[in-house]
Amino acid sequence: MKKYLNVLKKAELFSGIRESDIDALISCLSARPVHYEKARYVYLSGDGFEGMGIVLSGMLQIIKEDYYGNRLIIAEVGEGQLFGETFACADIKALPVSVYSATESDVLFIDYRKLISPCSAACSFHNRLIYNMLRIVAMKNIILNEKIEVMSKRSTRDKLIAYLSSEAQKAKSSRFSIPFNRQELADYLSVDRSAMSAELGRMRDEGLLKFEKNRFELLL
Amino acid sequence: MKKYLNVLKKAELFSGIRESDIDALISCLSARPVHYEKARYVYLSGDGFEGMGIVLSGMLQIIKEDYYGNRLIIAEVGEGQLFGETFACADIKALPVSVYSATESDVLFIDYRKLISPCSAACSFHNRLIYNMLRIVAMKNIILNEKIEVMSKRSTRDKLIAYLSSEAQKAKSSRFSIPFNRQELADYLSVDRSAMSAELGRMRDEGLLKFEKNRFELLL
DNA sequence: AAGCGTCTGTTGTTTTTACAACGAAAGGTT
DNA sequence: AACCTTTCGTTGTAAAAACAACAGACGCTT
Repeated sequence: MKKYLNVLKKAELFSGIRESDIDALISCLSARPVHYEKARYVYLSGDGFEGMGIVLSGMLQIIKEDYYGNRLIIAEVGEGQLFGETFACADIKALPVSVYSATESDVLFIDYRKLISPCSAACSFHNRLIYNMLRIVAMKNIILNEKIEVMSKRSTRDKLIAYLSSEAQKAKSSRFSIPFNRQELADYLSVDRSAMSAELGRMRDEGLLKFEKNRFELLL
Repeated sequence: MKKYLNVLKKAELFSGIRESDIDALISCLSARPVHYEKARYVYLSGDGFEGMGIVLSGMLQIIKEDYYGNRLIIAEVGEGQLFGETFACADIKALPVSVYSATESDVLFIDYRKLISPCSAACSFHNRLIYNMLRIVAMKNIILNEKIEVMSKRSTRDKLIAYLSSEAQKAKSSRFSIPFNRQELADYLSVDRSAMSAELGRMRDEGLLKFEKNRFELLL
């Protein structure tokens, strides 16, 4: 476990907890590490859900299959990140998604019930864990809300304006860069890439904005 | 406070807590009731956020103003329901939305810090509160994810199929009713009502489904 | 340097959606 | 019964998006 300490100490779930306390915490949470080979499933959609985990090494993918049978990658979970916490918190018994180990990976499974019930006094960091857990779930909530707000615009142009405005607001500047390339931005906005590119071009021509690669500047 | 006990005992936040314990709980959480007249703002967008609350009577609206200045009702919060919990959990200082008292209302403000830090032993229901809180936030998360999954479909038809399929799945039957009228469904899917109505008509003609009012049956 | 893959912008065509306008049905009120 | 309101479906037209196909720019590898 020692070798993953530098991953765990950066994990959001353990934020504000002293590195020296992490070891005690792990046994307090009955955390157990599991190794996965590349291209193995951690959970299959429909499976009984066994508990949340934190990625120690490698990368997991959260995968949803739609009614056509298309495999859609909903999220990627890297080192130090949690997965399954929403289902643990919401007490969901059967997973609506699959979890897939895209690379060889190590996962630390954590007992949710132990995490949320403060243990026998000894373990003072439990409060902090609960605080972190709530913050993580709530932050995800906020991010989802932002996405819905942008996606709910009817036209590609309005989606772009909504997205870019909110990025500008976050950056507190009309000049900012975005964490997406064109295809990823189109996926995020749920529009066609080429049509979006064309719309960006028109908006540039109309003097609404400037851009180069992933750097944007809003005018007006 | 007594007169609101039957509201509080049904509130999700207090689920699993004995009615007789609620009074003690309220003082333990430093909860304070506030009355609002109709058409008053509880919070204005941009305001410093003072804390979450639970609606004792009346109805609040969560309102977002977009860059055109359009007022958009994001959610309505009725008796027994929480508001602001996401921002409390995520430790957001400045509200990105306004909270508006659509009717005359009473609100019970709750100290989030006290809610998440188990108090001096005496108060055994604190664990349950934390558990409830996490479940509430996580459930919201799941609902948002469902909405995004549906909204991310490109065409009206695919949105309808995605939404109706998920409703059928929830109902565990191909016959089910939905909680929306046509306009509300169109808003939820973020499409035009009349175009959606026309698409539903075509799908019926093609033998994909049957419907009458808000009762649907999926065929095939 | 040549070859290859990826990313991006552009254009023309086809398909889909939004929009506006209207009529019919159902429910409530006076 | 007459009236009003709300809801829903239908239609035609205008606007927008998806789609397909391609070309230029860039970076990487050999």
